[in-house]
Amino acid sequence: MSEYLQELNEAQSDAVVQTEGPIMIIAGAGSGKTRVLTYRIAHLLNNGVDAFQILALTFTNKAAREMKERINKVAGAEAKNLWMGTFHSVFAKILRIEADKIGFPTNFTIYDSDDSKSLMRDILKEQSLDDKTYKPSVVLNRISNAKNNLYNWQQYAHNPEVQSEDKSTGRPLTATLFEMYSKRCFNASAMDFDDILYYTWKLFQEHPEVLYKYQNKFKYIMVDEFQDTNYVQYVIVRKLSAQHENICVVGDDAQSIYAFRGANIQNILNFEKDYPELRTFKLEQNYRSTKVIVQAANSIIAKNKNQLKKDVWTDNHFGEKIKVIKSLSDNEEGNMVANSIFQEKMNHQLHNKDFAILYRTNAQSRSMEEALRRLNIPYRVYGGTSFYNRKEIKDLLAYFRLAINPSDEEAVKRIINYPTRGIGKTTLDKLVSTAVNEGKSLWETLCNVETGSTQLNSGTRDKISAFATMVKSWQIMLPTYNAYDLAHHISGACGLLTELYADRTPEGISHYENVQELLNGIKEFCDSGDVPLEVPSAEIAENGIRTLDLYLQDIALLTDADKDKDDDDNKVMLMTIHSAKGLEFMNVYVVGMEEALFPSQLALNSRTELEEERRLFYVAVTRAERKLTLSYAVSRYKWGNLINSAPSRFLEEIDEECLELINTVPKARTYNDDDTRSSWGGENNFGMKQRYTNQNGIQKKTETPKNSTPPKPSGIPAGFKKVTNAQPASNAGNSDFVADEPSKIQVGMNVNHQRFGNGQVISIEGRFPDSKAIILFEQEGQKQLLLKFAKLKILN
DNA sequence: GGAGGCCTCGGAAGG
DNA sequence: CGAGGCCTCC
Repeated sequence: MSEYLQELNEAQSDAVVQTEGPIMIIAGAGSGKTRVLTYRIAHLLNNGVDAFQILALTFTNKAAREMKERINKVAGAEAKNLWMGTFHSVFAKILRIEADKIGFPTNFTIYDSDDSKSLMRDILKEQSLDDKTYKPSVVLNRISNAKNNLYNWQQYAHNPEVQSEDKSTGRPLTATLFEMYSKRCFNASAMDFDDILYYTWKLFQEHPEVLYKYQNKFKYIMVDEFQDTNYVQYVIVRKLSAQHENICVVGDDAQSIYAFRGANIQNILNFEKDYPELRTFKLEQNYRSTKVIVQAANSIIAKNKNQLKKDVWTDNHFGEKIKVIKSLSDNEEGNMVANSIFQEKMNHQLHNKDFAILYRTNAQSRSMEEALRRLNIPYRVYGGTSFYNRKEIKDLLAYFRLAINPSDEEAVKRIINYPTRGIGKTTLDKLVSTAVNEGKSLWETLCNVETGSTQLNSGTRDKISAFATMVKSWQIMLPTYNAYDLAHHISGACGLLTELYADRTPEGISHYENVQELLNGIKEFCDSGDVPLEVPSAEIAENGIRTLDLYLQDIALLTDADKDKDDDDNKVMLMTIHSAKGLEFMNVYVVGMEEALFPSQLALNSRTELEEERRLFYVAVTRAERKLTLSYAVSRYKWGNLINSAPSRFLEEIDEECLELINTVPKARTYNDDDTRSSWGGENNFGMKQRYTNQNGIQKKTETPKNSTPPKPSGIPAGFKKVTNAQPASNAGNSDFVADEPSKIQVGMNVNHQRFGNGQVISIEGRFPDSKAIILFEQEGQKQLLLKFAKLKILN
């Protein structure tokens, strides 16, 4: 037996050597799941399996990258030949190869969620549907669910059950919107994220010869985080593995936290039914955390009814008890956590990177950041606006997208008039409407603007043609230029670089720098020999040139932290619990342990949702290696309102002997009178009667007189809140303001303007009705106003 | 055409 | 409170 097997425990090594047949690995938190997966692949390679025949699917780019690195260490160069990547990236790659079978060009665009939303917004507007009833996000969600459950728009429209659901929710036209959305994407040669999965399924379903090809290619298939797969992903994996049935899935039902977006724990249960010969391995020894933490985690998850039986244990030290700290406000909570980190660092000679602060919602990072900054503790916030989400980056990428696929409607709409080219909203609306009516792409319509049916004047037609000519010239350059040369050319030719350079404000400079950084990234892409992660280099058609379309494919499915390169890694990590999944830290602080925050207000109504919150808490607790601190505040600001909060029920659910209460002195509490919906009574450890509060005790705005300050928690000094809505003009809020006839305004008059206040007319230029007045306002200084718009009142 | 005020609304998140 | 979409005004 190979020596690497010595490094594994019995269950781990059983799972590694069982290479044939369907197997499922249920891996408890911290039980060495990634290690098993990597060694399993190494084992396959050692036993003579060709790397080209192995497919490993993950959920995140990060997970894929990490695993590839680790396999590289264990298995060496051969690892390069694996197919390893996210579901989306691997399937997108297959779809590009087989695109013609499903009627798409190989250069199809991948719409991100902003593109999808913007397209849906347009469709709703064109249909004059009220976007309150038909919220784009709600409609898109519905469509997404449909596709993830293998419905296309035709099937959706003809399913009576689905139709009656849409009727009862007041959105009977959803099917039509689904149809329009699908057709618009198709005409734009674009797929959204769900389409990548749906069309892959369709490809395999309708083209058995294609399915057969990939079935034979992938003799060994592995799926990580199996508990997070949705139905379409499951079905595709099943299809792909049907020939050899060497399928290995790894997951932990206790860590399923994405059910809200369609992940289905049921897949784990179905798996047993679909593969009667399934062999299951349980990894139950935890190598990460102390005994206290493992015991606490077990006691939490035991409260869930829905789960597979598992007994996670550890040989590690008992460790310190879990601290529970209480504070009066969110700001105080930040200070207490920051102070605690400061002291721990001092007392135990620890690094910043040994600490993580985890929270339920991103908004909670603010108070933590402020407190850390006060103590000069370096930190890094995960999530937030990512590099690729910045406007200037998306703008430039839209130009690149056009060079590759000019049918890309969302890209056209985004930049056809940025920088401005005199092709305004009205023109664009006309073009889109012609395209939709004729069932053509927007690009085709604007290329035919001279002969087509769109009614436009010749000046506008010229501007559109000039734009089209520019894009066409890039199309011609695409195959013969490397990515950097073309990207550089485009960013200059389109005028974006000049536009951004002209803005010398600090923000403007940073926009320009971001674009430069993107270009640097492309240069790196060209210089490095790196091939896209998920596909072996031998699979890529080599003409030697690393073209812009290759680059775009490489980044289209990248998101968030993928781009963030930070030279200094020694920082306290701040992130949501969701994004902490799969990570581990020596010291973990879970903050905001309060009812209606964690568990979330929206999860309080159903057992399933509450259980998902509880699994989320389980994930949070099991991130900690040595020390865990849980913290809650009795009041915090939410959307500008102060709310009272009760300690989370989850605190109560932890095995008591694991806890050490720091400053949670029992204290009497008052509740709103109308707070009677108690379904959970009794005193808890924290000396409080736990109840569901009405709106979680949000103090209703209407009950507060306008000028009174809201009650403050004692942690916040009075006068800390900045004054808003200071009105410069004396007549602000005066609804009976009546402007005088503009023609009466004369030089020298004293006038009043609703926004600018009082001023004197210095001069008037031009002839009425286009005359402009220069007015010197007392507060606002000199302004030039067009008289027909200005709404001025003459003062005596 | 574009800047800025007004209004609305708010969940966590992968690709 | 803050972000983002929409609308108004110049």
